Amino acid sequence: MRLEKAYDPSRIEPRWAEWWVSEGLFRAKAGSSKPAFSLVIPPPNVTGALHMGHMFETSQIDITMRWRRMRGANVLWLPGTDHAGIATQMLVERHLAKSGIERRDIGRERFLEHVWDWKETYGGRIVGQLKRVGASCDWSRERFTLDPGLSRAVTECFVRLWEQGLIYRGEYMVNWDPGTLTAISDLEVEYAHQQGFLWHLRYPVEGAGGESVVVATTRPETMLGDTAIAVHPNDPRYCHLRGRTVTLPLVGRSLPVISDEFVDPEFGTGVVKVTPGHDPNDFAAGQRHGLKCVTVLDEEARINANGGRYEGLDRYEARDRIVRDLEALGLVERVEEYTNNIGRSQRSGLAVEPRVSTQWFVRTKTLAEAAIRAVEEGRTEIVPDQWRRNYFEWMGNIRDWCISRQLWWGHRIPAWHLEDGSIVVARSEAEAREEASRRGVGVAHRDSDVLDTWFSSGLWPFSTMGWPDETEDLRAFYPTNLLNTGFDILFFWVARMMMLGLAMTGEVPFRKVFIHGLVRDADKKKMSKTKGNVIDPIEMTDRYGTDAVRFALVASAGQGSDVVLKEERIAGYRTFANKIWNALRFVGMSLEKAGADVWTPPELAEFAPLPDESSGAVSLADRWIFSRLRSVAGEANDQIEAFRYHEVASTLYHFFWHEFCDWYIELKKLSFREGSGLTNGWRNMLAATERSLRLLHPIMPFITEDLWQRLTVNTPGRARSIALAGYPLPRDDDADPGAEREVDVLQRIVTAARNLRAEVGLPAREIARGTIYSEDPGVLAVAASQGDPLARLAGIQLDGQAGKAPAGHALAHAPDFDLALDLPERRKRALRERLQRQLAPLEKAARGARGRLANPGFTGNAPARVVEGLREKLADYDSRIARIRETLAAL
RNA sequence: GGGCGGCUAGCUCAGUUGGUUAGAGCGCCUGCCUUACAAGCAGGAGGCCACUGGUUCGAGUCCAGUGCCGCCCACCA
Repeated sequence: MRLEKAYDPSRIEPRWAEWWVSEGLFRAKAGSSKPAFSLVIPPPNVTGALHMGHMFETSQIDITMRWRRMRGANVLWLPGTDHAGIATQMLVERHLAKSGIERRDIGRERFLEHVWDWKETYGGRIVGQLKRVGASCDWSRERFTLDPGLSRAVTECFVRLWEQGLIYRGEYMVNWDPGTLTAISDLEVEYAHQQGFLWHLRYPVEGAGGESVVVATTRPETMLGDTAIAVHPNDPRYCHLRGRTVTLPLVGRSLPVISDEFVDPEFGTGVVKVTPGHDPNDFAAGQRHGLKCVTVLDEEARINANGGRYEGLDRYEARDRIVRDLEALGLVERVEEYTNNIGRSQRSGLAVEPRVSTQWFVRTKTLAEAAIRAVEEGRTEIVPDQWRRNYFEWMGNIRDWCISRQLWWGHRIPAWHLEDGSIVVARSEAEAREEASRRGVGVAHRDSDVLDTWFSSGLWPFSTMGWPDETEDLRAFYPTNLLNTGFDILFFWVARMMMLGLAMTGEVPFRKVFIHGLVRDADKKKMSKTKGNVIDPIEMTDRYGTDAVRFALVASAGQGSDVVLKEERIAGYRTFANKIWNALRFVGMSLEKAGADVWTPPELAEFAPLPDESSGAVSLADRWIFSRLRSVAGEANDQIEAFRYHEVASTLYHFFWHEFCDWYIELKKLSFREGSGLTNGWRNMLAATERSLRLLHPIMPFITEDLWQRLTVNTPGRARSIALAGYPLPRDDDADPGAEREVDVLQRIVTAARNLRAEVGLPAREIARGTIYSEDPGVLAVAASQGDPLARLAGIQLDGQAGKAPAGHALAHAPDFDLALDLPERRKRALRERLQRQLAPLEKAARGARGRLANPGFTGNAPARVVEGLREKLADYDSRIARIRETLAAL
């Protein structure tokens, strides 16, 4: 095998991405005897394109799923998309508008045909992108929230909730979006502060001889719908108004003065105009006091016929006109600047209009109680657990959920209006007709509303598996094991799945929820199209490779925290991929020179290297790397299991670069002999390489698949893909602490020597002779046995001497050895400054340690191992300080 | 109004139950084109862990408070 000099991900990634899908490698089997591990994808909007948030989430999920699969689980990662009611309908409307087609002109049926056409043509984009970035989903189980099966689940759920009295219909005040012309839920309203005014308006008191009362309002235009004014019952200023009436200016209506505790006497004038048709508080007050509810705005927020001469004006035009007219009448007492909190529709961006209308609601209280209990009892675990509190907080204060939307694209509410005005909720029109005829009336029409998108996504974990039928998939994979999603949809989605899942299946929908953060740009701003600061994951993937992008994402985020993404970071991980590539390139080239054309890694235990043929012993380098592989595998397994993705990234990065490449390969180079054939020493290197690739696979699937396929091409009985090979799993007896200690000493001697050489400016090629002094036989043994590595890696030839260095001999001082190099005096003197620099922190540490050891509180209370450790440490500090001083004195 | 999170090296961030001289990547400085990799190798500099107080033998870590920054929820006309 020959590898190109530099790694070019674009040459290999698309090929493997397609192969993984075409081979169906990631199909789950419902009847498998292996333990199941299941997760449903948070379904992206069908209109969407992959953004960095998806990429981040997908990377984390893919790491977990690939790891579980390699660990032998029967993994189901169920993919799919969401029909995204409002978003899709708006998008297609705009699309049609380009051809001059208007939704209302063509009617509901034709419009829906257009949406489906659009979905078939453009809707698959994000799915293709997920495949491209290697998401190891079971594509044979792909779902769409408007699929027939899922629609059936939606209907079933609606009917059951209705039958249990958990869905009701009625006239209430809802958030109305005058842009999309539908009601929206509380969650879909986004609040923002905005500079506005508080108008103080004078309403004449009737029969009081010119007396008037001043009300304060931010929305003068709604006065057209006032049906009362209100004061606080205990407000002495307004006691005399009780039982009186005032005249509504411009309209002439007579308004009663009511007393109600909802009035804050401190605010404004302490008098509130009551507009039950256009304010939630006033609506409630109106109900308490039996007030009439006058609606003065139409669905597009224009003044309607109840607004008299203002009819037809937009709400803001009406505001200006009414203020002007009131001013002309001298009824504007004053105008105050005021910051108010405006709620806007998440979709249209227009200010939401509180509006009384007939809608469908889910009664959430009991559902939420069950969902709270499930988390309290640990049936579902939320990670990181700081989100538990938010979940409880919201669930505990939940309000009923408005689920009807005045849209066309979505699940139509399974309710039929009968000719007598009553309603039948049924699983089908036939069922509805049956019920109607039982009641002896005809069916007038089906309810025209559709359901909130989140209603169907709330069923996603089980509707995708065939519910309400008792399918094999449900038996095998439900409840799902994990949900990985962002905190931004904790309430929208996670909470609804919990409520609906428990209500419909009696089971939690998932055992664990892992909540991840947001991806932000280099300035920590949220990425958004409007800000123009988005980094396109596919563009990055094309430029740097998917592996680099996903590595950068997961390595940049502590558990559950936001990612601050910089392109240079992605570029940095491309160099890591390149490093891996070149390590394999070295393996290939050196084996070729050895004359070992076979690449077959031997069948050997995961962490047990083979002995050298001539000596019968395993080389130190091999013992060491296998012991390290074992430790790293242990850490990687733990870290992935605990969703500590950034840690596994760092563990594997450090291992591969700074242990495998910097030391292991460098050491192996020393034992290279041209024409040696495939020795056990080489077999060990192949095996270590192969295990490293498997460790890295979940996090860097493409490069590892490519290299692993080349590496194992001749291995009989190997898995078809690295994705189906086992993930290295250590056993307790695999470690080789002796080898780790020896290499540690070797590394420290080499580093100390390199350091000296660099400080004194010794040319790289020049071999320096020297002596290593130590009281530790282990150190002397390494010095004696590792002559070749010391010479090649540090450019030194050492004699070993037991005991301490004679005064002034040594130039570098480690806790357990002194290193002396034969250097010209002038070079030695260059070390003075450095040695002095080393002294200060050592002396500080020694002082600290001495102080603590002199404190009986410490020696009496601290655990023995801590005290003992500190004593040893202090002895080491003192020893090094003394040795450094001696050296300094002699220089 | 209620709640949550953050503040550690120039930048972006780790730091698991309190216990060695607080780490990484990038950036920076020095020297190297050493035959896997210059997308590289070797070496180095750089930190009152936001502030104040407390608990403790011992605090980046626990507690209280303060200050900034960010976010979520909420019925303020």
